[in-house]
Amino acid sequence: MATHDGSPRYHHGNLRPTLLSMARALLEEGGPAALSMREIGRRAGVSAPAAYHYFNSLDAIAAALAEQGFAELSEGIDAALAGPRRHLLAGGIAYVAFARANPGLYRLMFGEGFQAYSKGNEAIRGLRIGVYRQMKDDLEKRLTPGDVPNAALFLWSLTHGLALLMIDGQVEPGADPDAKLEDILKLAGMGLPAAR
Amino acid sequence: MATHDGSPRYHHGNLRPTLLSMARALLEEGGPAALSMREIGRRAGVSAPAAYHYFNSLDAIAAALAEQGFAELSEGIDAALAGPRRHLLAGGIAYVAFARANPGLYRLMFGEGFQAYSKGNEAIRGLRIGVYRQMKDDLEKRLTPGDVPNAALFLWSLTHGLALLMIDGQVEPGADPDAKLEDILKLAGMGLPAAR
DNA sequence: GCATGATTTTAACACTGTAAAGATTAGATC
DNA sequence: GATCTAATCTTTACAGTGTTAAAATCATGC
Repeated sequence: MATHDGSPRYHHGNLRPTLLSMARALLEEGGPAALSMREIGRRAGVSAPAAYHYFNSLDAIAAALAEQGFAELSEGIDAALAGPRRHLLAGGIAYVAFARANPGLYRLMFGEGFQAYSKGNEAIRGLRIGVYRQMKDDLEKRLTPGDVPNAALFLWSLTHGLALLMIDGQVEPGADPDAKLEDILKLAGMGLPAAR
Repeated sequence: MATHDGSPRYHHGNLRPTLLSMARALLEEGGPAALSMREIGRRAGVSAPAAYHYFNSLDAIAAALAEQGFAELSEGIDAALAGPRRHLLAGGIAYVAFARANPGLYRLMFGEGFQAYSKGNEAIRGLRIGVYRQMKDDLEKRLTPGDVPNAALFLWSLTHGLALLMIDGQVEPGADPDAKLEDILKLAGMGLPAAR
């Protein structure tokens, strides 16, 4: 195509990151099911097979996005735990905040909707385990050692479940979600309220 | 095709339930992404468009399956709560047990992977809310009224998250899953263990 | 026995992921 | 600067998908 002005040239020059960026936009627009090789290429101004120079499959793109997601999630938790006024629930709050800010990406990271994962993508499973390990590492500074594994799984289940329910719109609207989030996480520290 | 022996005739005679049954098998074999109109028809011994006489779309089949799932889940929880030795956690245990027994179906019920849901399928959202209401109804017999909404969301988040982590194979294997499940749910009653 | 309506089929369209083969171009080497 | 090479991208093609439209088949009531 045209080459003299600013219009697209044969060599894109920056295709790989562009593809990932377009894919990520698509992901947040329509969820994991909206990811499409042809649409990603279209948005990058490139024909679909061009993407295959950088990714073996659509699943490979999904895996790369998931990897990004896990890195960002981990950073977010770390930052929350390193900040001032760090308390037991700061990590949980950061966790759910990430999911709410990146719902499509979060679903991709933990969904099975994609072949990559049902086919037993061990890399993704490992990245997920990293989340658990991060929680465990923090709890080890706070609890007696024997309590840590179950406490970590407890916290992970709670935050994971709450994150999904929130991004699925299952938490009654009207209430301030941030306040709700804190209320629920506080229950993790105290346990269910006493019977009447 | 042949009509004199037991081989398939033109009129299947029992197609709608057969389609659902085949779809459900497919769902448990390969997850929600494995659902395919053509494959469902193939397994029912019928051509794909035949299914359109009973369902408007693949999403409609998915929705019907999800409906089945919510009915079964609700029954399971009710049975657990009605049984002897009913305690606070019986419902939670039944909840996770259902998910572990029907992982594909559970993912369909709560996944976004399907257009039906991302397109804002209000029916499904309502069925999900039914789960929350069921938990709330039980807690209302146990807790002081003001505590109920948050306690129910807390319990739902925990069981939902734990169910998904378990069927995604993210809970360290080796340990007995049933024991693990009880351990985690017990923490819901007590709260996190005290700091050391 | 025949017409009607329900049920299912074949054929077709627009879309998808991906493989193969060829065109284009950037950059190194002379 | 010209040429060769390797990287990059395009066109073409294939097999699969969900779905629609039209035609074929059958069960049933009169």
